[in-house]
Amino acid sequence: MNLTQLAKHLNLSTSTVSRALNGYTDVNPDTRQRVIDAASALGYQPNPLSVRLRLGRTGAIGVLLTPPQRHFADPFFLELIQGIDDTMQTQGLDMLVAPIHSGDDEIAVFRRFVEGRRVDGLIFARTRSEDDPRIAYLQDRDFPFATLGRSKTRQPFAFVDIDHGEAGRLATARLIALGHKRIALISSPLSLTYSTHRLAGYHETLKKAGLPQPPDYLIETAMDEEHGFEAASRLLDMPEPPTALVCANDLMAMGAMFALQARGLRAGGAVSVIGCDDVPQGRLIDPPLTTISAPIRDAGRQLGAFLLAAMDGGSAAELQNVWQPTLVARGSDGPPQH
Amino acid sequence: MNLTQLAKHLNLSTSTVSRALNGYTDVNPDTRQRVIDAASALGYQPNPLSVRLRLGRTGAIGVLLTPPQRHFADPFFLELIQGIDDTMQTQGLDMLVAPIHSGDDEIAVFRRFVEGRRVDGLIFARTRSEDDPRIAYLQDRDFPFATLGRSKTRQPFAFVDIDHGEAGRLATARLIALGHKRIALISSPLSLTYSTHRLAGYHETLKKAGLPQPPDYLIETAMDEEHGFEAASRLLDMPEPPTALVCANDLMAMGAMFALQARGLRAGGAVSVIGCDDVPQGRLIDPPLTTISAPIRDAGRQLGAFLLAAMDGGSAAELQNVWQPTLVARGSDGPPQH
DNA sequence: CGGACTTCCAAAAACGTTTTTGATGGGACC
DNA sequence: GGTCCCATCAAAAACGTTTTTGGAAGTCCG
Repeated sequence: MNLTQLAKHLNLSTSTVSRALNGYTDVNPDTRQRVIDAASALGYQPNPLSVRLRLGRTGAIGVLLTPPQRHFADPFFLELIQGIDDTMQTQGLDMLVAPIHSGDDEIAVFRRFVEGRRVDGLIFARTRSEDDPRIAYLQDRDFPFATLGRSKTRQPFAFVDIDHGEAGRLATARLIALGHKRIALISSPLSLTYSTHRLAGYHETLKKAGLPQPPDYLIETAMDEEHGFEAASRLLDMPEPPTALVCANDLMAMGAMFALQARGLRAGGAVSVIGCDDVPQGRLIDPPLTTISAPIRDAGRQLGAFLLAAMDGGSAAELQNVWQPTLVARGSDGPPQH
Repeated sequence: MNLTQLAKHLNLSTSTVSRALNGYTDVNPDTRQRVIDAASALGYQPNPLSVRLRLGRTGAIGVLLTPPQRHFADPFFLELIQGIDDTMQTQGLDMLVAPIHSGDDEIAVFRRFVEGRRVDGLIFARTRSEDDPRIAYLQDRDFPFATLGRSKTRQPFAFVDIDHGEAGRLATARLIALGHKRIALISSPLSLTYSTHRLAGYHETLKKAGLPQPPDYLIETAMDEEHGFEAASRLLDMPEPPTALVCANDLMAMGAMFALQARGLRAGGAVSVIGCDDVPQGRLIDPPLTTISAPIRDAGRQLGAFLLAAMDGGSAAELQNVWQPTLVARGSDGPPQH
């Protein structure tokens, strides 16, 4: 059942039927009703392929995911996807998802989507602090996009971010309040924007409290359990080890707790550990993980809305927002032991 | 740069250019080369919108996800998505992803995709044992699909599955070998096909060993940590509690371990716990979780291939495969204590 | 009563392909 | 020299919409 058949059935022209359905004013109300009734009676649905060709829009947006090394298991992405989909649903847009594997040529994937005209807009996460080639590529061709995370660029672009500076402050301040004086940071790669913000919040809070910041108390490493384990091991084996560890995400924090266990220590006792992300498993480990929680799904929803606005020609400078994280106190931190 | 412009530039007709590019035989080899050179020189890429309309294919498949209750955090889905995308990439097909939330009208989402002609084929997981309305709906309209999981239907359909019967046997046999005699099963809802298989494997193995199967050693509950916790609590508080718990997935197993901790017990000591899924976090908890691992990404890859075959009119009866799980022995199980 | 203006609808173009059908010319063959 | 065939390309239809343009009635007004 297509428009032509429907028109024939109604003894109308296709143009009239189309305009009746699409709410144009130059069609008699009676006629319009007749069309609408017939359309729903015959189960007419416009063929999206035709509409897309005619309108020159794909009716879809792309979400490009960059999974960490081996396991693509970061629940973070699922929540993000869900949030984005929430807003796309309301607009009837499809959401294309494509994982970019670490071996792949990143820009090639972007080209496939942009130059292959497969989507009307793009979303991606984990922006780099400066010279993010993905942003440069998209800005060069004026292709609408929005990111989760900021980046230093000439031209503004649409983004949503979590205030990771605040996350760093929250975690560090919490540990200081508990009485810790030797606080280390196990950071994700500093090429990622959010790592630098986290680091800044950590430094700032330590400085304000007049606490030392020995350079070897900062370890930059990959964001998975193994590297968290290894980084914590190194810190704990120092002649003057820290009494508290701020970790860039929960996976790394769990790795750190594992390193504690291997030394017969317990998080929250001899050494405190704070993570970031609030993955569901954090509650179940022993002791349950104190962490920083951020409203990823809400952020994803807004990210979708920002992308839509950008596709509509909205001013990028106004499509920017930062969400505040909160501290979720559980059991992996506590006062230092003497 | 479209086909018409390219043709004009070459002083050829659009049909010749098209046929040259698409490998038809009735075009002079020299001409073909000329066309190919010009196309790559001018960066011509066929407009997918036009191709799709002309061919009547959307060039996309849909993956419909049914996240559990609150958190959409099951890494299982990410691995599955990744596997499916692996094969779609090779065919140049797009992958649409849509989460179906628990409040939504499930079939309505299917209708939107099928009757709205947004995709050429559909994939979904977590099939129900019998009368799965999604399968009925799709079979009724002859719409190509493939599922992760089996279901009892009149007509065969394409599926990939994990041998959950074997998973149940592996876990149960392992515990029996360790010397356990009172083994309970914390099951996911038995409306799901795979739960019934798991249960069958459990029963079968117990029976073969001549061990008792008290009905209250079987608890059917939702597949998250809280319900795992609650189910384990109930079992442990029985007058004659089990000494081993087989859990339907790792999340539930972690919940069960939490229940042990709350009673001052330790998994692998007084009570053994075995999970299923092999989520990354399982390695990090204390003790690390003994679990059943299944090649989800491989299964996803094959699922994609099966869907493509089904879309090509392949016989559903031949598009069926079951993958074998393996046991990953870690620390959450051990001989019973007396 | 004639012109201008509305109201409503139809015709046709356009989006960019693929594929069917048809045309042209040259060579082979008798 | 005519017929047939093969190789090569062009023309045109088709996919199903949306939108522009235009036209036929009807209405209003001078």
